[in-house]
Amino acid sequence: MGVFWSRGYHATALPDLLRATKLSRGSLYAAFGDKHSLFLRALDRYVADAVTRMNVELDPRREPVDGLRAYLAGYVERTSGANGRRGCLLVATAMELAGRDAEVDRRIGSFFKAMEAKLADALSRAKAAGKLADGVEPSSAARILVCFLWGLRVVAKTAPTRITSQAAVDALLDRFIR
Amino acid sequence: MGVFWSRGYHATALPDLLRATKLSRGSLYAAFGDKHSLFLRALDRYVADAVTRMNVELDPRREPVDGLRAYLAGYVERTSGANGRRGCLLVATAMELAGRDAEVDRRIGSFFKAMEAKLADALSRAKAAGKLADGVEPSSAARILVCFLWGLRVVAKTAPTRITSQAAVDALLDRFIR
DNA sequence: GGAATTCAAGACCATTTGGTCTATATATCG
DNA sequence: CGATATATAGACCAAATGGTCTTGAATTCC
Repeated sequence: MGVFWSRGYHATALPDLLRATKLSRGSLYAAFGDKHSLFLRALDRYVADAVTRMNVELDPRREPVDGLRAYLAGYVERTSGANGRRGCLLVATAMELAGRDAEVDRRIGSFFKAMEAKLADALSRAKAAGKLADGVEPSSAARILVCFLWGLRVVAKTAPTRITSQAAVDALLDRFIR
Repeated sequence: MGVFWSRGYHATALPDLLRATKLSRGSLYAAFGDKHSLFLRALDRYVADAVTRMNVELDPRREPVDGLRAYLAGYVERTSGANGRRGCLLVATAMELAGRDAEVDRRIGSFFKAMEAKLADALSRAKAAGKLADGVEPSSAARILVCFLWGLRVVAKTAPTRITSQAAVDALLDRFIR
């Protein structure tokens, strides 16, 4: 996963994969069959990790505003310094392969939907608790957050400075939370 | 430019470029010297276009809120349908090449700074005119907008639906503008 | 200990990559 | 027209691509 993550699909060559998996050419093809299949496996793992994080931090039993804050804090962490410069396999894949690879499309699309739904859910629980600012609608706020967070990952490729990311996150949340 | 735009750097092969430029192999190398140099030229043109748009719509002599609305409307347009699916050369390049290509880094970084500055400027003019909601700080709002817009371009690769983009833009602006 | 299985190393393959060069045609210009 | 410059098509190149196959060494199992 790591090597696709740091280089992207096209830029990752077989030798990179051999080095990363410590497998021989033969074994790699026996185990995964294909560069493309291997990539899909990597993507699946990456998505699964992201989903896990989401489920933990945006857990319905948790206080929603805390959860939101924690979830966003994770993004700040992952967009700072070396983490930030490394980028995000999902965003990179979306830009590189979306619309040209149906398998990829499905994965990206479904994660994106899940993320938006989880955020909307947390926001609407927050709203029910009277924690949202007036006029904030959970569903559109969720979509704004999704865009914002993915954009953060893009910006972080060239400017991964924690303090400004943190400030932006705080300022945005300030607009939503009472 | 178009071919890099729709496919990305690595995925664009010489034959694609020949077809796109209608040049022969020899002439292409005589004129541009390099795939990499040609790519940089394309990127420069793309950036120049983006800067021009920015300067028109966020022109200091223009009413700032209108300018902001117009500028964001342009993004909605460019992230809808086929336009959206095509993606954004800047975002794609950031994800694909940033941190591995100094020339690219410089261009992306400087455009990003310029965009943030222009937005911050428009926002602070809006603030001076009393058009901003309480507690909105132009500089952090500008950064939020940058992230949001770039994220929109990512999301639009798989879900380029105009109405939801428009709704998200409106909802976000609603949080900033009185 | 010997047979069977697994796996690593790397030779090998066709294709494609970015890039150069030559021969030929087409303009340009005096 | 004839000479010169220009640009074309495409042969050609070395290197790298994704992918297969053979060989030989470990390991496993009986």
